[in-house]
Formats: sequence, C-alpha cells, structure tokens
Amino acid sequence: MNLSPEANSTSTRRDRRIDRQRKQIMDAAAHVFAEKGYAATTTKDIALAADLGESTLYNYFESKRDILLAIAAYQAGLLDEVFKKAENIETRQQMVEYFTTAMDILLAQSHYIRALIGEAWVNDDILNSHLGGRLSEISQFLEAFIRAKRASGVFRPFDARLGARMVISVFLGAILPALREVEPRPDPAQRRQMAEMIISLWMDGIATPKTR
Amino acid sequence: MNLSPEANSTSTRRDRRIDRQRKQIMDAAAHVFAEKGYAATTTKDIALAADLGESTLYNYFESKRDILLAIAAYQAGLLDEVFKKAENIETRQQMVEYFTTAMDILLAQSHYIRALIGEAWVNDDILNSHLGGRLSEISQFLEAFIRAKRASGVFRPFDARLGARMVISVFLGAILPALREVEPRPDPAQRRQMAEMIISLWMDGIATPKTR
Amino acid sequence: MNLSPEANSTSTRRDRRIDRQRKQIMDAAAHVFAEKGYAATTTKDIALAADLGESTLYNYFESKRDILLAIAAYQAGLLDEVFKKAENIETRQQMVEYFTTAMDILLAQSHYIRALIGEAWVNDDILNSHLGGRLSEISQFLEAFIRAKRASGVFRPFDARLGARMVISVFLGAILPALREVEPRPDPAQRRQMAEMIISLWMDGIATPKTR
Amino acid sequence: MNLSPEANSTSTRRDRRIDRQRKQIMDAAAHVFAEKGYAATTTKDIALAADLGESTLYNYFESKRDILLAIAAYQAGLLDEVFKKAENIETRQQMVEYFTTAMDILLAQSHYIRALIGEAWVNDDILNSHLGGRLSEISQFLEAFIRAKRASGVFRPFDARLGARMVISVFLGAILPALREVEPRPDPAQRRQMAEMIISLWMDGIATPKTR
DNA sequence: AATGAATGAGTTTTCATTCAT
DNA sequence: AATGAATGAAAACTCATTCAT
Repeated sequence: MNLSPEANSTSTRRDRRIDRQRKQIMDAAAHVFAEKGYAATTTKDIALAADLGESTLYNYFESKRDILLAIAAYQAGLLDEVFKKAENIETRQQMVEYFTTAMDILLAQSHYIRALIGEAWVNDDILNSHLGGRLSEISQFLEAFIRAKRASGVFRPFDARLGARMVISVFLGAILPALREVEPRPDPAQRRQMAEMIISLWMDGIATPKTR
Repeated sequence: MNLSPEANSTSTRRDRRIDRQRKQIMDAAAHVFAEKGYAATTTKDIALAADLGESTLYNYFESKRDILLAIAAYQAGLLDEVFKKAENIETRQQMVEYFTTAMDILLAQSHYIRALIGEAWVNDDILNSHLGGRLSEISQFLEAFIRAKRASGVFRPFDARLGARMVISVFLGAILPALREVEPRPDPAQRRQMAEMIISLWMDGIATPKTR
Repeated sequence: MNLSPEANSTSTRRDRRIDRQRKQIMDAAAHVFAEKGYAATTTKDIALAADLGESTLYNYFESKRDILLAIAAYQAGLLDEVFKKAENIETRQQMVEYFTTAMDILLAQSHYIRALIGEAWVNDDILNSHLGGRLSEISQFLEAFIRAKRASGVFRPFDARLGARMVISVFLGAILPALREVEPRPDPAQRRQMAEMIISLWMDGIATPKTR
Repeated sequence: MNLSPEANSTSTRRDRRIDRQRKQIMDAAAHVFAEKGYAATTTKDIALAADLGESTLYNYFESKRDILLAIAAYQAGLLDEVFKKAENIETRQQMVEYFTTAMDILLAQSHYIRALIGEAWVNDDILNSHLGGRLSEISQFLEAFIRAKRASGVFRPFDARLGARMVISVFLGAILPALREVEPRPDPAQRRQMAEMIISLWMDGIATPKTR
C-alpha cells in the first residue's frame, strides 16, 4: 500500500498531518479568541469552530492555554519576519514600503494578532514573550534610524526614543480599528496611502514650515 | 406630607451610604478587572478586593456584569468632562495644556480605563456605548481644529480625519504603557513634556524643514 | 394616658398587638404560599407582601417554617369548628346546610387552605397534623351517618367507608377549582345549589330509579 | 450520499442511548419531585437518585426546569392514551372497564403524576398545558355520555357538567391517597371493585330507591 | 419594635479535562 | 485518530438568618 520507505516517510507524513490539524485548530481558536477573548472562550466554542469533538482538541494540545501559547509562538515567528524586513531601511521610500508590508502581514493574520493583543492586555507572559519584545525591537531599530538621520542633519534634534514610539503609535492606531473590526480593512492601495501619510506626518509634521 | 427634616435627610444619608459602598465595590472590581480582565475575574476576587462577603456584592449590584456596566457608566461621565475641556482650544499652547490635563485625568482613573479598554476589545457594547463614542467626539473636535488652521494657512493641506486620528494615536500610545503598567506612570513634569512633544511632532514633524 | 391597671393591661395590649402583627404576617405569607408554594416563596416575598422589613419577620416568628406552622395551627382551629358543626346532623336538609356552611368557611380561608394543601402534598407533617386528621374525622362522622341510615333502611347496603370518602371527594372536587383559582368562586346561591346537587347525587345517583 | 447502513444505525443507536438516559433521569427526578416537590428538590438530589454526577444532568437537560417539562410532556402523551381509550364507551360495563384501566395507568405512573400534580398546584403553565387540558377533555366526554343517556331516559335530568365533574372527583378521590402514598395502592382486584363502586354510586346513588 | 446590612451555606449551572471505546 | 460521555471543581448567584442600631 505504501511503497515508499516505511517508517521514516510514514512518520513524516503523520507529522505533517498532525501539524496541519494543529494549525487548523489554532486558526479556529484564534478566530474565537479574537471575537470573545481567551477567558470567555470555551473549549466547546473552539471545537465547534474547528468542527471537531471537544475531546479531540486534547489529542493535539495539552490544554486550552496550550492552544493560546501555540498561537502566540506561531505569531511570534511571523512577527520576527516582519522585523527582519526592517533591516537595511535607509530612505524614506523604503520606510513607506516597509510600513506597507508590515500592514499587509499584520492584517493577513488579523485574528491571531487580535487574539494576542486582547490577552496581552491582561497577561504579562503573553505580553512580554510574544508582543512586547517585538515592539521594543522595532522601536530600537527606529531609534537607530532616527539617530542616524539626526546625525546627518536630515532630522532635527528630537528625542529618538519618543520619536520611535510615536511612529509605532501612529502605525498601530492606523491598523487597530481594522483589527478590532470597527472599520473595514483597508485595501492595498489604501494601505500604501496610509503608510505614506504616516511617514509624512512623522517626518514633516502638519504645520506649514516656517522658512525664513 | 412629611414635613420633618429627619426622614428626608435620613433617606439621603442612606442613599449616600449606598452610593459610597457601590463606589467602593466598583473601585475594588475595577482593580481586579484591570489586572485580570473581566471574564477571568471571579466574584470571589471582587469580594476579596472589596473586603466583603461574596453575597454582599449582590446587595449593591444585580450581577457581575452590572458592576462592569456601572464602572463603564461612571467612567463615561468622567470622560465627558475631559471632552468638555476641549472646547475653546485655539492656540498650540492651549492644546498642550489640554493634553496634559487629559493625561492627568486618565491616569488618575487608570484602573477604570484599563478595565474598560480590556473589555471594549472584545465587547461591542462596552466599546460603542462607553469608549468609541468619546473617541469619535474628540476626533471630530480635532478635525475641526485642523480644518480651521488649514484654512488660515497655519497647517499645510493634510487629511483632517487622518491628522486627528494620528494625534489621538500618539496620545494613546503615550499613556497606554503606563495604563498597562509596563512603564512607570509619568510624573506631572513628564506629562507636560510628553504633551509638548506630541504636539511638536504632530505640528512640526521630525524632519529638518526644507527651507529654500 | 393609660389609666387602667398598668402592668397587666399594658402587657395585654402589647400581646394583642403582637398577635395582630403575627396574624397579618400569616395572612401575607399565606397569600404568597398559596400563589407560589412554600418552598418557592422567599422571606423577601413574605416581607414585601406584609409590607415589613425582612428581618422584622423574625421578631414574630422563629423561621420561615415557623410561619407555615403557625398558619397550619391557626387553620386547624378553624377546621375544627367546621367539624363541630357536623354533629347532630340527621336529615338530608341538615346535610345540605352543613355542606353549604363548610364551603363558606373553606372559601373564606381560601389562601390558607390553598397554601396548606400545596404543602401537605409533599410534607407528611403538615398532612397528618393539620389536614389528614380533620379529613378522617369528617370521614368517620359520615360513615356513622351512613351506617345509621342504612340500619334504618333509608340507604341501601353500601360500603360506609367508601360512601363517606366519595362524598368528601365530590365536595373537595367542587371547591378545589375555586381554591386553585382556575374557576371563579361560587356565590352563596351557587354554593347552596352545589351542596344540594352533591347530596342529591350522593343519595340518589344519576340513573333513573328502576322501580318495579 | 451515505449508503452504508452503519452511520444511520449508529446514529439511531446513539439516539436511543440518549433517550434511555434521559428517561432514566426523568424517572429519578420524578421520584424526588414526587417526594419533596419540585422547588424543594435540588439538582444534587436528582443526581443522587439517578446515580450520576450533578453536572452530567446538564448533558441531557438544559436546566432543572427542563427536566420537569420533559416529565410533563412525556406524561401528557400517556394521558392522551388514557383519553383515547374513552371513546366508544356506551355501556355501564365498559365504563367500569375504562375506569379500571385508567387507574392502572395512573398508578403505574404514580410518581410522574404525583410530581406533576404537586407542581400544577402552584404553576399555571404545568396545570394548563399538561393536566388541566386532559381533565377537561375527559369531562367533555363524560358530559356527552350523560347527555346521551339522559336523552334515552336511562339517566334522570341532571346537570351534565356537574355530573361529569362529580365522577371525576370521585375517581380522583379514589386514587389520590394512593398517589400521595398515605394508603397502599390497590391491587388489581381492588381497583376493579373501586371502579364498580364509583360507577354504582354515580349511577344509582346511595339511597334506597323510592319505588311506589 | 423595626430594619438595613452582612453573610454562610447552599443552589444551579458551567467548563476544562479525562477516559473508555 | 476521534469522540461521546462523565465529572470534579469552581463559577455566579440566592436566600434564610443574624446582628447592631
């Protein structure tokens, strides 16, 4: 029946199947967590969303919390990717590109992100190990960027840490309403436009420059 | 019918006592909600924090949810006050003052705010009736401000709605870490400084003005 | 103010007041018990119906059960009166009178009776000490009546015990719907008519006599 | 789509198991309800009687009340059967048979009936939807029977409605003591005898016919 | 004498988890 | 591998009763 090298390939195929099923459960769970919050979600909710029996979940995860942690770990990997893309940004245009890409990725994972933000708000473990860390990496990168530009006279003297945080705030403020589903998610064109405006506000401000 | 001052004043005193007790329960509950989230908080937690028997809570509130709603309603009143103060802002300096005051009020109520934000993240009722509405009022005020300044040439052409949202984002980004207690809450001097920098970034941007 | 012999009369007046208040509470409680049943009635229900504070009840009764027992004891007294009236019945006409009177008394106390029947259905104490006993007294009286009439040839040979129970059944079946408030309570004229028909059915049956 | 016999039969077997378990819980509950009354019965009582964990009950019923309603619905079905048997009764002998059968059925379900009567005494829903309706159907049938006999001169002129109710009263009065367990339940021979006496009393009365 | 306030002991119900199949 | 069934532990909530005033 199975003519390929047995043990190994069977095991591998089996592993793949398990991984696939785990991922499906995580997806289903993330949707419900995003909608109702982790604490208010029952294993029955998750099982229903995953179209599985409740007890089947325990063949793939040790506990309800374990599902959340798997989601967090998985998401951490994706966020790392987002972060990696931030290296080597030098020009304003690259920054716009980066923000656009970051928006794309976050919105593509919106229920994962939404689920995790909700839990991170009340749970230090989730916050520190999975979100806070990434934020501060981004922040440090932006600070370095600001400092470099400042050194070269492109930016005026401005507290780098605050400047970094501010742009992060604006960025988050731009996507949070879509994550929370109080606003429609922006289409690609709108995302680019938003990214441009964020950068524009950040760099140029809103006031008419007081030239001599 | 009842001309004696006692009955009336007694009733008032009793009402005051009830209100005081309700407020104490709300305070205790808000602390726990802020810490663990509404869904993960048990009535036992609240009772412990309020130093009351669990059943006593039900002499003052109909249900656990009712406590949350009372917190939300109370907080809505305070937020309205914050909003009222926004009228009549015309100068940059006034805007700085306003942001400083807003920070003061929000931080003074930090556990209420934290509790409500956490729940608003997963609960449309709380979001719409108690937080979302206030945010959009502020947003409209800021939009009007931007449009006025733009008309008088002080601001460059910039999408008013986006500009308003951005300053709100930056403001929230500035206080959220303190609300979430991942950062120490800023002292009054720091608050003013933060308010100034927010306005400065917003209005002037971070780039060196490109004068001819 | 009070010129009559102090201690005694005061005490008496006080006792009367207490008794009056006890009776009012019993009335209020009987209404609620009749409506919802003893077990489903809360002390709060009783207090509300009596227009008193909940804790005040405990100045007059030791417990909720104590109120029920007081009702039962009070009612037992009234039922004894009904029973006493049964002595010396000899003629059919007297029997009709008696049934009419019994209906009057039971309907006048309808909520007491209703409350007690409901509880007697599940509670042997109430059943035996307050209702069952009276029923069997009545039953014995009726049996004796039947035997006497049988002896004198007025009644045909018929099991006296069954005959007694049957007339009681018919009597109860006539007033129960009014007690349960699924039918309007009969006015005095209707009561007499019902009593007459009960006796008529009992004595004559419904079939056309097969005369030789 | 699914042509294999298994799925279908499995599902049916599963349904049967669920129905059986539900029925066992209803039986256990009916016993306790009959003994203590619905309101005084705790879910713990039911679980004990059913030899199940308390929480297991909730896999089969939504609430304690739901168990009562299931009992009522089930019983309503049985009562309908009793009623159906009443059609086509014409002779006195058939009436005796019918009463005997009705007694058999009611006594076989005694705890169901007892539980429902107790609750119907305080609960209009139970009364109207499950007991009252059946009673009035029986009553109407008996009325029709009386009217027919009256028309053919077998019965003397007698208010049909009252005559119907009276026979129901006597019938209920005969079985209630057994349902309430204050008297031993009659064995089949006694039941027939009781039925005969009820009919005899009803039709012939207890008085010696006044023949010329 | 009346009662507002507090509460311990329970009640119904929920839910994550286990286990036999 | 999947799951139906069972359940202990805990949750929200109720209620008769006490007590200080």
